Amino acid sequence: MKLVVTEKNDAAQKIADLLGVKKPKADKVYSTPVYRFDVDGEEWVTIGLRGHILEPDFTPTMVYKKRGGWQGVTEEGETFPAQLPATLPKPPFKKKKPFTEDGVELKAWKMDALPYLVYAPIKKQPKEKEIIRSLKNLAKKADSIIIATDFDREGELIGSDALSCIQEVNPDAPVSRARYSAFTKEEITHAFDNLVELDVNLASAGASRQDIDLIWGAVLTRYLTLVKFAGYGNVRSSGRVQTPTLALIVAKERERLAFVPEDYWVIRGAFGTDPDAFEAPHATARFKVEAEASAVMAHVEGATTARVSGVEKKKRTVQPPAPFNTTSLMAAASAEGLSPARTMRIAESLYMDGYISYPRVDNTVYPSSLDLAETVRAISGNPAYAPYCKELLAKGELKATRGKKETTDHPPIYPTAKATPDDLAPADYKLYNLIARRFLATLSEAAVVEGTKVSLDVNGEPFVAKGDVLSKPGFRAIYPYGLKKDEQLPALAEGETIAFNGAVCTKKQTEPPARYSQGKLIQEMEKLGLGTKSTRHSIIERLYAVKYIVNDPIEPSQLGMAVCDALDKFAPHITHPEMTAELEEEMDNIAEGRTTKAQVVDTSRNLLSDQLASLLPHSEEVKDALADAVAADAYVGPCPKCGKDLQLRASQKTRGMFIGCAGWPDCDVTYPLPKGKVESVPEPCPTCGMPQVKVTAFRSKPRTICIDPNCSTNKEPDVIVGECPVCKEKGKQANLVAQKNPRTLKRFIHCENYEECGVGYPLPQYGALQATGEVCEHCGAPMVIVTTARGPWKLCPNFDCPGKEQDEEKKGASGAKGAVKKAPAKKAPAKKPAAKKAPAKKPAAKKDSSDKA
DNA sequence: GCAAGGTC
Repeated sequence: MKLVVTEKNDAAQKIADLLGVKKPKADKVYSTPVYRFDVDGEEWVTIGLRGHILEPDFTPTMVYKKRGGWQGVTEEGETFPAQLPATLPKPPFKKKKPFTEDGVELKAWKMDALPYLVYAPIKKQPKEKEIIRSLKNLAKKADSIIIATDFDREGELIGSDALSCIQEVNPDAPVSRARYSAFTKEEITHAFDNLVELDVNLASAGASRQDIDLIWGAVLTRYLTLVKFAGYGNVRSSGRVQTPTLALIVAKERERLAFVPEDYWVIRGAFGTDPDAFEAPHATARFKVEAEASAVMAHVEGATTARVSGVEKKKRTVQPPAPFNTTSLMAAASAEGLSPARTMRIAESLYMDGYISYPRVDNTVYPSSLDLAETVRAISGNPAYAPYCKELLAKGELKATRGKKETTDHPPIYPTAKATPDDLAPADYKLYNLIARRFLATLSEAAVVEGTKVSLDVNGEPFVAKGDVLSKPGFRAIYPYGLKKDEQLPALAEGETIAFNGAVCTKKQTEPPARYSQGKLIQEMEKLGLGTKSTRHSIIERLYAVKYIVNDPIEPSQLGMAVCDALDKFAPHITHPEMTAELEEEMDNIAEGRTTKAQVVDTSRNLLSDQLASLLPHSEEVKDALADAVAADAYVGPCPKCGKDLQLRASQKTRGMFIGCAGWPDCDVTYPLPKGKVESVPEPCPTCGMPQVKVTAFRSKPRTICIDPNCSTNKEPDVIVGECPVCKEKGKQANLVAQKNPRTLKRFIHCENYEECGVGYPLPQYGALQATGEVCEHCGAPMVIVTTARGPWKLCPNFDCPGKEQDEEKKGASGAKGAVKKAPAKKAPAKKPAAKKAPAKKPAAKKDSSDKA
């Protein structure tokens, strides 16, 4: 039996399809899918891994895993491999074990142990145990092995790791390597007819990256975390990619902080008569001196006419965009409000469901093997694209744009099947739509924009009106993303005199450089060689998770700035993208056989050792800087009782946020907070002077609220919404009242006579509430109107109302029409009357649960 | 409780 090992299940299936004469048999070994087929009477089996199946880690004894992982580097009595350089400082031991120079016996603790962690031995550990089990099971029966992982450095490493697992159970089977860069019949057949040897040096280059990342990451992360320990779950991380990325964001913020805004004045004139009225700025776009602007205003004062002194028309062609690769997709989606991480989550699921091609790709040139016309026909089933597709196909041979990057790993991202808004959840369709339209755009003609420049003269003062009109839509007809609205000027002729209706002078200020959006940051990372197409989005997510950055466009937190500054001062190597560039160079050297993994990793260890040695003596300084930063990030304002800082805090028990006084336990002032993301804002409450916070609840707009529940801005008058149906039945009269609980800030309806009848209904927590006087036709509860940013919404607050079920059914019925895929209709979750607002048109939202808030 | 890189 021939065993073929690929990097992922997908590849295993495709290779089996392409090599097997007959359709391969899908089978499973334990829980791993495999594909069996015959070639010239011999049995072949393909198995897909899940990326790396091994990962390096410090050997378990050296990093005492259970309790003291970060307490020390060795267990009692253990000997340390004697490769420590002489320059390494001897730790001040807190426990009695002696230190001996050769075959060193150590007992160092926490921070003191870090210099030894730099040199701690590393071993590959199993990561995908299930897959390894299946792989070994197959390997035992194999006569020969073909490694067919991706054709790149990590692929070679993944293949080499797989091979080491295989050789544990079958050391003698001959091994070869298939190298392919596309899943086409020719390419795959050629690769398997021309097998080569596994490139051990290339794999070793990848392995050195793994080790170096682990060592630097673990040592610096432990340093930052331990230097100011803030409880479990508060890791302050650092790494070869994430720290330089953070440094980019911090540098941008510094630029903004150093920016001195300058005043300038703009003058806009009003011209023409309705419906041909338009505005135009003075030819001097910005006046830096106010007196000059005033002089112009004086010149035009009282004028009623303007002379058209010139009309200039220019045509501009705008070329259609290049095909999408991962980076350009993330950038474009980011502009449409989908974060890179979310984009990749959605893209992965669209890919898995067969709607788009493989989403992790650098390539921006369609391969000749891709049938463009067939793809256009495939997606033309969507009525929104149908007319355009028809037009494209009628033109004859299709010609696609080409991007700058041409690789052969995968084709650029394109749609592989038709989808309509009924088939997908809204966010999924949004991304699909972007990808499908981009694909059509890459096959389209250029757009032509006709620019008109009209010069106007008012009492000798020049004004310039500019208008842009899309005169030939070209690709813009299908790809409107980022398109400016037409600015049509009325038809004017040179020498003509038109009405002048006065001018307005406005004072403005120059703006600091913009912060990075997530999309822009991804592009900048790519430019600097930080991370890969598959990891960049997760690096940014990581920076959010450890609270180094907040918001989008991205701002660094005080903590992020402090971490970046501390490392830049004492361990600058980790804060620069050059570390990656240098590593890349060394990896090339390893791959070419000019040096070895051991040499490169040892050199890197020594460098880290130096950086750590410069960091350790300044631990007090770093500790204070981090502590101050954390306090500044949490600060919301002064405590009204003791004057100390009020801080945002997380409850140990519920993990919810609340505001507490830094003077605790001496001062017991606390304030409750509503659910959602909470940030401090500098301005105090205009009504009562207490601090305010910005609250962003799930899927809502941020609101700034006063932290004092007793502030009049938080007091909602109790609203009588109707009569209690239960009490009424018993012959009593009691009102149902909507109130806000001052302790929990939660709003709900309950009966005045609640103690006896127990009637209570939940309410949406946001939006103005109104009584209607009507009762629900299903359950008799009072109907209410809640007005949010999205408009008014009438609802029955009764959670158990029988009408709810009927609504669900109706939704299902209308959604099922033409729905290809449908998730089982989710029951409205308890305590969430808001679920009722789900758009009735679409089937139950498919992926919403996967979105991290 | 660490990184970054694959992939799910």
